Amino acid sequence: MNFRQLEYFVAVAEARSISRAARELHIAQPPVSRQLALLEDELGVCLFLRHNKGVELTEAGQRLYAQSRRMFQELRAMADSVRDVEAGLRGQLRVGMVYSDIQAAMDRLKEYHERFPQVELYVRLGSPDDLLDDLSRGKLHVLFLRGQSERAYGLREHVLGEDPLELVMCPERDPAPGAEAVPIQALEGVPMCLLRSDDLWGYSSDLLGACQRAGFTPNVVCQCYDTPMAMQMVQAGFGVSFLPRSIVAAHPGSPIYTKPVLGLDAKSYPILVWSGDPYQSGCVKRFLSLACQEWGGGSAPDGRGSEEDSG
Amino acid sequence: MNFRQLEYFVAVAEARSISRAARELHIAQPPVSRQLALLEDELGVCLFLRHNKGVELTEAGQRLYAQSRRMFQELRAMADSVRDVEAGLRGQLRVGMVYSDIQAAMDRLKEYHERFPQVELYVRLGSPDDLLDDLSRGKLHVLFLRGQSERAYGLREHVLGEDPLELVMCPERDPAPGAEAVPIQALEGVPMCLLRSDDLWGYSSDLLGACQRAGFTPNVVCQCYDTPMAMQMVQAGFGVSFLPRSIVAAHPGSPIYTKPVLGLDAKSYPILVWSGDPYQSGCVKRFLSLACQEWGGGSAPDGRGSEEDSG
DNA sequence: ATTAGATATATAAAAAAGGTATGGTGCTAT
DNA sequence: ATAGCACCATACCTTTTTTATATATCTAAT
Repeated sequence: MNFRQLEYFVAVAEARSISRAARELHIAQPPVSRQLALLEDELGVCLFLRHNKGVELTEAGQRLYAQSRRMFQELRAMADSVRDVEAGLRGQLRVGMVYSDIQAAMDRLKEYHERFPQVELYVRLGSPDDLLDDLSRGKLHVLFLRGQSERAYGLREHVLGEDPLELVMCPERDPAPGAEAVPIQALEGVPMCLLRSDDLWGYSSDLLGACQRAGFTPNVVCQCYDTPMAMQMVQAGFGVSFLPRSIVAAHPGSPIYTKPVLGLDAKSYPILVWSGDPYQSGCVKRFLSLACQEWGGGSAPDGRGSEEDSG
Repeated sequence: MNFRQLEYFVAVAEARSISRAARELHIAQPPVSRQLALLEDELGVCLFLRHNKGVELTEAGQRLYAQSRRMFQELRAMADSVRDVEAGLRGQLRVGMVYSDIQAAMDRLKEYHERFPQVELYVRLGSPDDLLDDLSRGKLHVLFLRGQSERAYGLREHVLGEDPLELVMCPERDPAPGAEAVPIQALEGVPMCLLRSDDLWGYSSDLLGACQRAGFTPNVVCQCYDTPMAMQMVQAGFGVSFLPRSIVAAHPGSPIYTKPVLGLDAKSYPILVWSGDPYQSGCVKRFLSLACQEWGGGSAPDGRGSEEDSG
């Protein structure tokens, strides 16, 4: 049983005549008779009652006709859906993000989802290490991270914006109450809850350097594994921290707030990271195309697979 | 898009290698490559990532694979169901019956339904005329009727049994109270509600002839269009009637009863009637086969299409 | 009776699929 | 480093399948 036979069969059933069907198919009549006969042989079933004035479906033929029509519809739908996957209108997009960037990532994913509602999203929260691992193994397609990602080769990145690094504190721990900004000297002796020293995000190094230059060693009372932990420590009154300003926005209703450190122009850069692998699925291409055209100001993506189609 | 192309595509997807798939298909490798390329060209989509150690499905390929598998399953199911229709395990059986035979017909239909539960039944009640019309037009497949059906050519019949014709009465109208049977003389003057004179069933003629031979003209107060109407007239006290004995069984809870007429050995024969048309659908063949083998004692069916398969 | 319209069969031409040979590419093992 | 291996793609030829042409048969209608 092959498609041609079913195709001819359906045509004959609709034309109620072999010769008429042949004319509509733009082929001669004998081939149609033959293919019909082959189909009937294979099924071991008579599909048409032949009489002089055309042919008529048997009951078995009626069933085959109904099912064949449905099958051809499904076939067309199948081809379309495959093309949709290729075009990035359908499929799966697997996204990783760090705690610091949940809000920004969500906003952007929402925008993407509104444009490509048929794409199934898969999201994962984790540390940069874990996320980069999954990226390189193909388990994730794109990551919302901070800072430079070129630690691993073969990665591409796109800067989405910038986020000033500021002092995070609760009112009781404010080193300069009432002031708009905190002078670096005011930090001497102030207990700090910074990110761990192998700081993957690179948040703390600027502050630590500034303190050294100001002539004192900062009082780091706690090294935190990740951003939300640091926030918790600040909120619990252990000390101040030094984090991207936007993070406070993700904790509404909390008494903590941020202030810049005077003269310290440190910044964190939210970036999008993806594999430099030349093959990217349609969904990823679309996503990156959207990201690089409409989000952030910075560099255009240089991954070969990210600028193919934009409609 | 070709049947063969999809077949090869699925094989390659499962073997994760073109050459391995070719070996499993017992053909050389280049044809498989070629068919794949044709399929990809037609869809305008790359389905596999080729690398040295075999191939890997792209996302579009994954979708096509999943859907193709489903489609092949449906194709097999389709072929099976078509064969089922031919075998009479599936399809439609359209049955007509007269009022007199509802009970017998139902019992037999139930038996048939238990053996062939997937067959959809269509049933119609009507006068013999109407039913025979529908039969000849192909709207019905088989009829449960009474008496001889050979009024129209090209019909086949099978006698299902016999049913004595007896006097039907309510107690107030019993012409021979207390007796087991009614002598023919006792009917002189007794009001009768017989079936109409163009009696399609042939029920009344025997009684009318017997009365004539006994030397009196029966007192027919009402001609009834059909059997249930005659029953209603009897029940309402208009008079007695002359009907198949089994009919009373179909009216449980009614005070009416039957008695034979002494010396009048009249009978009615429930028969199955069908078209002599050589083509009969599988369901009809099965039904007739069951009917002629297991129901009634009489003649075997002589329709060419009724004895093909019996398993 | 003859004609028109339908389906089936037979044979020749065309198209499609399969087979063989060959070349490129990236691992792997020597 | 290099030879060998496994894999896929391409070119070319052979075989099979499919189509077209011509012919035959049947039935209803003119």
